[in-house]
Amino acid sequence: MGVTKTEIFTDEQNRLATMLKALAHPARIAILQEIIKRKTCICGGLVEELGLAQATISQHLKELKNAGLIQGTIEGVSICYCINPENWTLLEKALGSFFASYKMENSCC
Amino acid sequence: MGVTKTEIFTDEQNRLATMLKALAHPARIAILQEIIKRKTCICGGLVEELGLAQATISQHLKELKNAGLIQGTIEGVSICYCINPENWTLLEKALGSFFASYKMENSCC
DNA sequence: ATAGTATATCGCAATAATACGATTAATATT
DNA sequence: AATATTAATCGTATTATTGCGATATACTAT
Repeated sequence: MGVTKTEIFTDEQNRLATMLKALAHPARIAILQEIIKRKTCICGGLVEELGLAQATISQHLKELKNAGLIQGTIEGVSICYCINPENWTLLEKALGSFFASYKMENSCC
Repeated sequence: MGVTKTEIFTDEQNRLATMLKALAHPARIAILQEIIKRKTCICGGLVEELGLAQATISQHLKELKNAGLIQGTIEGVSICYCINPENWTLLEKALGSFFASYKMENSCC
């Protein structure tokens, strides 16, 4: 049918998948790296930095915001986007324990 | 146009995005968790465990394999899938340093 | 050889994601 | 008030993803 069957998975699995999906695009990774590199991030700067149209960048920012990875406050005419510290740490920890749950000696093939 | 412009991003950004995309689906997260929980994983068991059709599971396994997250060896009639230790560790480290690059005090809004 | 079992692949329908030009909304400057 | 600047939203074309029934493939057991 083309639509993910979220109802058969746990909330934790769905939440992790949703946040990872927000992360799983090179433009959004680049945006996050740029936000981290500078401390104040204005959308206009990203349009020059990356080679994407303003509408496209704005859309990626919206997805990152919806996923809770970034937050923005109006700063005069422009908008200051930065990392959402709480959710960033949450995802970092969720991923940490997910990866740590695998022990090398479990490999069988 | 509907196709990701990989050429304007670094190889590192594209690689990370590709692996994260493979991870960014609740079914594939569930599959990986199940592979980790048991130590030997047979596709048939997954069909019963998750509520998805055999064709769908097989497709998800293929994506995980293409991304290098799992590997499979023929084990008689069935196939034994397990984590690919090298790539698992690579992704774990790449994500680790990505998340660690953000320092709380960088928050401005 | 035949039948059974396990997994992959094909083909399709439905939906989601990507990108961008054009437009709109909101604030700043003159 | 008129104009410029910044970012969001709309509409749309293109492509990718998800899911599954049907079929194909490959190995086992009888």
